[in-house]
Amino acid sequence: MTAKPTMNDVALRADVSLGTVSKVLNGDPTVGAELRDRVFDACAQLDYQHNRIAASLRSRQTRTIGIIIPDILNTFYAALVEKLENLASASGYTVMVVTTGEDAGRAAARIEILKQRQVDGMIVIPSLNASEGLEKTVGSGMPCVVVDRVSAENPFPSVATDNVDAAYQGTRYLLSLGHKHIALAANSPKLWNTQERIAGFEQAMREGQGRADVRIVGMTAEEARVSIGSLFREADRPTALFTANNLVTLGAVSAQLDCGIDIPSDVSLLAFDDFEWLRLLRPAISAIQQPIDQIAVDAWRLVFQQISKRPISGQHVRAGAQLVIRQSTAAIRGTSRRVG
Amino acid sequence: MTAKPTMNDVALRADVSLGTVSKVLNGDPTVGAELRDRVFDACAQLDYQHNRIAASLRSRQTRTIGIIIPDILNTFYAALVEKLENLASASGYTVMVVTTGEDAGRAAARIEILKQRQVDGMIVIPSLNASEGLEKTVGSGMPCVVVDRVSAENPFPSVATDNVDAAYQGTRYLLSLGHKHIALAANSPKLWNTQERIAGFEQAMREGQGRADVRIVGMTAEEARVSIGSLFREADRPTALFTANNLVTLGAVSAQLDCGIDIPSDVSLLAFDDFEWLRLLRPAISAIQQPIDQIAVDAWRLVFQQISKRPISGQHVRAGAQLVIRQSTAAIRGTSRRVG
DNA sequence: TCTTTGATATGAAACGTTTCATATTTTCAG
DNA sequence: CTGAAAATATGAAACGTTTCATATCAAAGA
Repeated sequence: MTAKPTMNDVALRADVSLGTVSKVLNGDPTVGAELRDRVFDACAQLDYQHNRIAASLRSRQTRTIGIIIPDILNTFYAALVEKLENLASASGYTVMVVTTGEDAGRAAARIEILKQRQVDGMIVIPSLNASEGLEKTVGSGMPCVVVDRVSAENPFPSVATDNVDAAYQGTRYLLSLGHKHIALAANSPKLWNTQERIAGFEQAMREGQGRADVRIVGMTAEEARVSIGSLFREADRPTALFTANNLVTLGAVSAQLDCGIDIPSDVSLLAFDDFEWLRLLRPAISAIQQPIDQIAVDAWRLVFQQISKRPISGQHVRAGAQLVIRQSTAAIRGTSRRVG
Repeated sequence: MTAKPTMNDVALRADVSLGTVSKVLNGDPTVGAELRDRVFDACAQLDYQHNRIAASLRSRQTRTIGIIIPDILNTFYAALVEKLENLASASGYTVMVVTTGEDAGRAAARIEILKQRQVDGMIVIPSLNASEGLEKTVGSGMPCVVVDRVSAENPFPSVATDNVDAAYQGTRYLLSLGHKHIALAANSPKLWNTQERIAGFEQAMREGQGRADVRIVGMTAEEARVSIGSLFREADRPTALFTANNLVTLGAVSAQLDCGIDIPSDVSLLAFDDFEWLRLLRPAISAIQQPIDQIAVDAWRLVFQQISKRPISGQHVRAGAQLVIRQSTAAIRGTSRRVG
């Protein structure tokens, strides 16, 4: 008998029934101290290893959750996954991470696989174009939380930064520095979070009577670099640039180096999404910091409440962001620019 | 009958046996075209969803692999995971990602869980101090590949950058610029990859008759910032700094800003590990680029060969790195060459 | 015509747990 | 001491697949 020991072997060794072993291993209190010890001893002696696949089949729960994200190299999603993995582990869950590359078809296929694997729940960041069919592909019986990109008619509990307010506050800050002509560089208006950021920006600009300039610069840093490069080269360029997410920021910084633009004396730069490198750039980039930790905590709570069929509190969370002022944003000088 | 349809329901509907349905779904060629079509029709009509948990229990394979990494925020590991997830998915596997935070105990616990979940294989980056017991905790029956941190007595197939050579080449490059006094800032000598990088550095320095200065600066960017800060403030500071991984580079850049050191005129900086932001810094940082894609491909191949019990080719892969020269490394003034 | 062969299809027995109705023992009020 | 209730232990029946030995049937070889 070189095969792996099963619960049955443990039962034989401990001279108790199979059911008793199961109870002990699941911490059922209706088992006496004596038998419990015998079972633990037997487990140790046999080097027994619990088979969670068999357990999952019978109990109909896998203690597994699926995480669907566009791309793990984006620090925002990576940070989210890191935090979620910790939270899940702490509750005895294991995560299955799946990336979509912003491809709706691939997202649907991956979600299908996660369902076949009987995940207990899902935490999903919808891909471009995919938020429509999400209810169909995820299925209404599946505990699910939508994160970051929340559409108006999203049927699932959701968590996201309060994008409208965050963009509004950021824009007001730029206005308060005296900027009148401000551009918002956004990745794609198809994304709900981007729409919200645009809305917040436009509202603040209306109120501040500034000249709003919304530019759609594409989903990748490289596309953004090109688009923002031509923006920088326009004769009548804005005095401040607000980048709507971290990839766009990357493109903006790159474009700035390409064009020999000086920040902040030529253009002030404010980034949506903060991450470590922003404070190491020279000048360090001012940023709107999303509350990633809180988003992760709420996302986990919402999916866990659904899994354990508990009443769900706060179905639609909007977390407040924070403005971190560094060196890339400066008050505009006089009426016309001068480079010091 | 509101419960999910099972294979049995499909069999009833298609008027075939249970075994036949299983065969069809697994692409067994010994089933006739007529029945196959009936089965597919029935699946579609019932909206049948394959239960991979049950399949796994019986077939004793889960088509799941565990990925054990120290930290998903480190872009090196994130890139590895991204690539591995794609490779695995393409072969019908799903990944379970688990982070250790460089904690050997946590690593062991997570590995235990992955074993309980019956993963078919593991790809592991050993945590600090943990490479010793790896064989014990992973178990010798488990298909496993060790990545990035490969100890001398590592019993598993392995893939890593050729660290000795990479560090050697990088150091020779710095020497070729005329630097005599060069520091290597390394995170921890307990890490095998760091040891190798130190070895390559020292060998090149011996050959070049330079003054080698190996500094252990700690595992986090913040620790590195402090250590490198004091290095920069030493009267007799080196003219070139080689940072041994991306976190240390982060600390070095931060320290440089703290101290008002100019790169490259005061100190040349060469980074081990390349990533997007390095080319956006001013000056853009020269770097040793690890062949992440190739590492991932080999890691997947090695674990997959073990899983499918195929002969394993190239048990211990060492992948070559590439030197990317940017602006942070310059010829030393006075001594010899001038860069035009 | 009668085997033999090969191609298909079948059904029952796993896989290793959890669950639940039932059995057994213990406890304790009356 | 008795009977009921509480506490503890048991064993068989799931869970939904895959697998494998066997059955069926048509075609082919003798």
